[in-house]
Amino acid sequence: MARIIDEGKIERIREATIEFVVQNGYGGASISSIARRAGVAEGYLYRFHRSKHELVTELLYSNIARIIGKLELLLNSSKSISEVISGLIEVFFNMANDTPEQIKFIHVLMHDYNFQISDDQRQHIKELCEKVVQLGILNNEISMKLTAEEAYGMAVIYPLEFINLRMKGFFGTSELTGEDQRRVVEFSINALK
Amino acid sequence: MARIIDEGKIERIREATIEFVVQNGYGGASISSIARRAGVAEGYLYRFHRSKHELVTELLYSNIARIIGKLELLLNSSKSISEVISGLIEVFFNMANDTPEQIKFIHVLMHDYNFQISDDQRQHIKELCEKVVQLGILNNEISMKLTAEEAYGMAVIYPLEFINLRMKGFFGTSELTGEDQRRVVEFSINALK
Amino acid sequence: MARIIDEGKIERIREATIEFVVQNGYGGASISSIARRAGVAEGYLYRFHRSKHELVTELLYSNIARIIGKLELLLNSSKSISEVISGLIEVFFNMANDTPEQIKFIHVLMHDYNFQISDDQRQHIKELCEKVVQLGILNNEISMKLTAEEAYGMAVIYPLEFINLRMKGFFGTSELTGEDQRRVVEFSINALK
Amino acid sequence: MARIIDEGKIERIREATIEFVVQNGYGGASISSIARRAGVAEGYLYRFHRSKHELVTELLYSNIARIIGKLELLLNSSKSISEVISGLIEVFFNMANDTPEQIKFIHVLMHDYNFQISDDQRQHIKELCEKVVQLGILNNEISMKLTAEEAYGMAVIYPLEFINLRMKGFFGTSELTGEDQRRVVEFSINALK
DNA sequence: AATGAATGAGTATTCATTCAT
DNA sequence: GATGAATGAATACTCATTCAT
Repeated sequence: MARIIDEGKIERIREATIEFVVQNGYGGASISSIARRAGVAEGYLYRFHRSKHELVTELLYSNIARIIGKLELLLNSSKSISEVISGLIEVFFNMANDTPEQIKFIHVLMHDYNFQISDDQRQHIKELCEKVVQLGILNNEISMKLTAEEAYGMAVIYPLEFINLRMKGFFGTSELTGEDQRRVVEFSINALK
Repeated sequence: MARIIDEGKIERIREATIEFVVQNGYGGASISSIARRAGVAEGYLYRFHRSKHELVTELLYSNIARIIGKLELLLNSSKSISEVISGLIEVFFNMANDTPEQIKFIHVLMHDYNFQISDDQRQHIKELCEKVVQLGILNNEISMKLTAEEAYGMAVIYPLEFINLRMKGFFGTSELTGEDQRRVVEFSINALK
Repeated sequence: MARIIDEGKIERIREATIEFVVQNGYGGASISSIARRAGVAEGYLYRFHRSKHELVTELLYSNIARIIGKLELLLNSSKSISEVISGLIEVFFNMANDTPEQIKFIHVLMHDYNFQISDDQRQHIKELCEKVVQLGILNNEISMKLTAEEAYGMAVIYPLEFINLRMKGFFGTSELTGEDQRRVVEFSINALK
Repeated sequence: MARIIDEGKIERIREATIEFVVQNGYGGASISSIARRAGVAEGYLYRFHRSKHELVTELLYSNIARIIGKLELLLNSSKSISEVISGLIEVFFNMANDTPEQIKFIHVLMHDYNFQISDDQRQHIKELCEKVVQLGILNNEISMKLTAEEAYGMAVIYPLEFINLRMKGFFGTSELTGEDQRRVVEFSINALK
């Protein structure tokens, strides 16, 4: 009967969790602060997840799944590896501008020792990267020696790290422009050629 | 007349700290676990550092300082940006092979919310990156538009992330070969051209 | 819908805190001993106070405030300084007989280096003592040279110290009788004349 | 062979101990701070005393013994209780002016739950107070009802508390004058009459 | 169903004491 | 004798989790 209310609460929990994890890391995101921000009782967080770790893990998986989905779409609709890479980097930059919390969230947890991408997702990512490489080889865009790992490193890790480096303002500014995006794409494609 | 300070203990504390931080992150490296592993009383950790944070910070700074030192040497003795980059990447690969814990340690703390590189070191890194770029421009190796940030991203962040990706065995293997090193150098230089 | 706060627990914490502070001093009243005695989890002590110091401070301030309140009432309703002093000493003796822990508690913390009466309360006490002196001068009960400090020493400190000396059984007995009270009043008033 | 050096060290330990106990209380006077201030190794403190508690206790006893000695002298050479009381209060005021640390030291430990005057000393004090009272009664200076405890309260406790109240600056100033001394004597004697 | 009162295992840190030198 | 390196039990405090209501 209270479906609508519940969904609102769950959504608020999700948002609050991401917000605090991004701001203070996993360790700094306490159940009580999340519950308070979400306007929900602490105990309520345990109705849908057995632990804080599970709550965060689920959020991480669904966020990664969304990106994997986009990469899959991109891959199916692209004629060249350059198209895939520039598309993927566009996805990252759009996320960074539209929902910066999300991309920071993934970045934080990718580097947190309490978390690991699930084996399924890892396998999935691996396969997609292999397909990306095959597309590049078929198209003669890249050398036959390019590995899926290298493609992943340049097309996923490097852009993510660049974006986070920038957002942290390590070199002064923290804005991300279209020109930045263009150059990240250029570097990434140049590197893999 | 009193006992002589047991340098072995101090060294064991250092090693145990790095080991646990690498394995479980800063939060997962408890004083009691470090002391137990080092074969030392808990209180002894406080003889040389005022807090756990200070202990880890000191270890981090000295590790980073060593790398900065090597980059500086490299920069002074190099005739081209390619030389600098391949030299730096060699440093990282050597660390990964000789003292893998060290490079993992830096990587973990670079991404931990409890830590930040000191302002001094950040500034120092920034200046070195600017010099690297100037060298490249003088030599006509790279476009004049290249920024220090981009050089940092490609010559430092990307190699570090690649090495850690590999060491975590994300794509199956976890060995690092000379061929890997050669290709990381190639990608990095290609990207910046 | 959640459990209702158990006021009994809070009261037991208060009592246990006072009991241990009285018996062993502030330093000897450990959180774990207080919690054990109160039949409460250690963490529960932090639900209402941010620290052990704050817990004890609050208890101290409220106890002192109660005494200040009584002195104020006394002052407003008294026609002579003798009336004020005998009233105040009666308050102390009543406390000593009815709730001896309370008066011991104040006495202990008055002399503990971790505690100080708040500036507000000190100022308040000072002002009340000044009024007491003025009343005495107006009534020609005391010499014009009497200071607020002297009044405080004789009407507050001396009785408190006497009561504590007795309760500790320094001279053998530890009971406090009406005759004792009468004599303390007599001494105090005689002294100030 | 090293007697002189030793005596110097022991004296410095005594001084440092008193200094820190007075400044920070017993709990705040750490062995390491005392040793550092005394220019002595920590372990050295255990050569003459089995524990920190014993070290402080011994200092307390010897300080109290000195005062008891003076009271005894006073009692033997005095013809009236007034003489004894004014002499004793003079002792306290002189200590407060000449060696304020000593009188503060006694005051701190008198109120610290870790310490108690030894049974011997307590008994001794009791007997002296009884003699004082007898002297007063013989001389017709005081009522026959005066107890040793009351004499102690007025001639020892009250002056000590007054002096400490003043030295803490509770009422503003923290100087002690001859006039103060005269008035304390006056109050004390008036009270007991 | 939802709350938040209550728990307690776990944490970093302190410091009197010991003992090898 | 004298040192101070090394110990470890004890402390205040935190926070994910449980469960009575």
